[in-house]
Amino acid sequence: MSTSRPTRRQTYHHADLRPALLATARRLLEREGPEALSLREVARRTGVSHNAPYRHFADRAALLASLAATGFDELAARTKAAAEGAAPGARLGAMGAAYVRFALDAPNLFRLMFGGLVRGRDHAEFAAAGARAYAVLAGATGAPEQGSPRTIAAWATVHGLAHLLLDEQIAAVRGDRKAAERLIEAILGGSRTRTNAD
Amino acid sequence: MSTSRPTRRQTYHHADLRPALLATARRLLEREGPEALSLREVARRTGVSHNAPYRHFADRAALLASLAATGFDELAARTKAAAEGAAPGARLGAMGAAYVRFALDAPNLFRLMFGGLVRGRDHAEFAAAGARAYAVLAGATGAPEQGSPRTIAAWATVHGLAHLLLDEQIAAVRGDRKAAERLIEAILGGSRTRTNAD
DNA sequence: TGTACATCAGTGAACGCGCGTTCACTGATGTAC
DNA sequence: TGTACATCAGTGAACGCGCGTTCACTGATGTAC
Repeated sequence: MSTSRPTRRQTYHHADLRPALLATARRLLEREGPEALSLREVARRTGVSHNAPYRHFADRAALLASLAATGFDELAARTKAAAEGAAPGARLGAMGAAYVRFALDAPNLFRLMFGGLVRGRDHAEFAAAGARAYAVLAGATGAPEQGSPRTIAAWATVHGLAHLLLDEQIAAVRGDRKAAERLIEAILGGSRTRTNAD
Repeated sequence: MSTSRPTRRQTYHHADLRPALLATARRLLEREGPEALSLREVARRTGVSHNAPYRHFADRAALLASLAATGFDELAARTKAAAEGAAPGARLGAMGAAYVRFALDAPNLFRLMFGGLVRGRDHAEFAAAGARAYAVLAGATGAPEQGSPRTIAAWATVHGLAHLLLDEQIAAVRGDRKAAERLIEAILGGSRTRTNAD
């Protein structure tokens, strides 16, 4: 940590390799898709030898799990910030919109988080991050018993809207972020959030 | 087509190879996941040489696209049947439930259909089947302009519930099909289907 | 009915590729004395 | 402050593997005459 450290040292030790690998992996995932996300390619693009990642991740699955975990942390942070910035009555709608926007901003990461490719039972870090994100959502619904149909219906609408949008299933919105925003507003953005259980 | 044709002929020509390959691919996809779905493995399990599939599919992506297309056709058939078997007021709810049940019965196929892995613009068969399935859904909502927020909100709730269930995101239901059915009933199964736009 | 031939759905060998992973190593860093 | 040494994050070569795809082929089928 010398103060004269240059921005890009050609040192032997990278010193921040783990987060650097995760950042590369995320970029690669979004730009080229999940099929392109190999350990070797991540190492290559981070400018490091192809098995340096093994110092930080047990194997490829572990890197995917960590990446998905960072996604849950970001999702939790975004929904939390949205809730705190909204009037009490608009809280749930604001969180839902933040949730959908996260999916639009990081579609492939969103799919990695929810696509069943990473298994919670194999990766504690992933499971814990997912639980934290869920806690933020559940905490805002006012339905403390986590599995209430009311909570789930609200979540389903938001989650489904996210998937439909990022899979480009909605013809009227396809490829048009502004139209997507208008739709989010129309469905989630009222003065209160209406769910099927209302 | 001789009447004495044995159940499993050891002929040189398979004669029904295309559907046989699709059936194998579907089984493989559901049992082992999308990563296991290679052309070679499909050929192997169909009992045919590893490049026989090239007579019926241009490449691996074409097989995936065809497989996803059959999924849309099945989804359309199921939702249509559900609508026809329901009282007029319960039509939309019945269709939604059929949609979610399809996802639960074929989770990996569902993900293949909606996961963005197959690109409609590259595969006309896939795009056409998807459009047919969408037409069944849109036709039942009574909202002829396809992109109405009302239609989309209903679709989002159903689609999101499907995803949450098959990704095992709902703790109270995890791995319990009966509990899943109860939840589907609670959210979609009333005497009428309520949407956010109601 | 029989023969010649075109068609085409299969076969099997071979290719090049990128992958995950293992191995023995080496250079940088931090610490005990 | 200097030296010896342990630690450990990197390196680079090598492995075996399964994949998609191409190629020249061959045997079954259907059809024209």
